Amino acid sequence: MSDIELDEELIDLAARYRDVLRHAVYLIRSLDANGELSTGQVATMNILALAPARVGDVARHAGIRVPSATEQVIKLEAAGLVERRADPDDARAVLVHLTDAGRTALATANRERNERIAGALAVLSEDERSAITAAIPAIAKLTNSLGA
Amino acid sequence: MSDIELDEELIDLAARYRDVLRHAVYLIRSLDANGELSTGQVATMNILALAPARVGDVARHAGIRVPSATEQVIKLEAAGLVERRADPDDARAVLVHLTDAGRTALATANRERNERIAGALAVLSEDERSAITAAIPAIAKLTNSLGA
DNA sequence: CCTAATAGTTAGGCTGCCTAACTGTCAAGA
DNA sequence: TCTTGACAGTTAGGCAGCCTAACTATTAGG
Repeated sequence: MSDIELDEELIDLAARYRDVLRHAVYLIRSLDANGELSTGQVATMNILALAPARVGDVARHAGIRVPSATEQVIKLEAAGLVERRADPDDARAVLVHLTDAGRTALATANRERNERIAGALAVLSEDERSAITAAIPAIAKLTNSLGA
Repeated sequence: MSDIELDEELIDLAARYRDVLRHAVYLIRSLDANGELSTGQVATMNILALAPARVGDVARHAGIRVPSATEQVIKLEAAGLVERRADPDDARAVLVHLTDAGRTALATANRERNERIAGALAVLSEDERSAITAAIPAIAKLTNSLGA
């Protein structure tokens, strides 16, 4: 198999994969349409669920710029879902903490979204579910490699 | 295996799948960051590449509302990438056509995006690529079932 | 100390999505 | 024929989320 053939195969797979991704974006959007928290808000809170984080860390993990993260944090704070506290080690920094209300809201949001996807997974055949399970690590790796 | 166990497994898979999707959204965004056309613009033009379509069809295929599709079409028209023509069969309707410039721009955009993904696919192992290939139909089915 | 780097906020702007209200056209029945 | 409801699309207004540029406050190195 020549290099050119290999490239064509890869590009064909890329095109099909891209098509799937495009639909996945709609899907994510539809998952969010029902709930009260947006994708970004859930993503931000999922970061904070592990540990309090600086605004800059939130931005980096979420793949957005610092001012955008500030904006998200301000909205979440207004909703009582997070708190901004001083960082004892650095007076410039702000440590964003999840509140109890935030933890509860996050758990609900995660559960709702997961259940909705689980419901759709239940409709698939066992083989189809296995195919998805088997592909998840590769997809994650692919996504990371593209993001770099 | 009880129903409850089954549900827990599904929800676990759902959570992992959702995590992958979330990253995929960043990926799509990063694919768009380089090019001159946005995701929505490429999606719209890909529809029109098959055949001229009404604004309502564009909206339906793109998963957005009609006014949003009008907006997209107006911008594409201003950029010289599409044309709006009267529908000979229905004076209410507008048929959106891709221009030659649009076709060229679309081909370039598609090629760039596909090559970028192909480059990342090339880094994966053969097994990983096979896993992704095998999962694509299932993922598409899952996405459709969630979108419905 | 001064100065450059760093953390975050504020200001202003853009895109893309939405709903509501409107114009113009079609089609079906009194 | 004429009216009336359905339909295609546009316009108007608003909101979320992202961006860059410019600013304040703090830290740390020379």
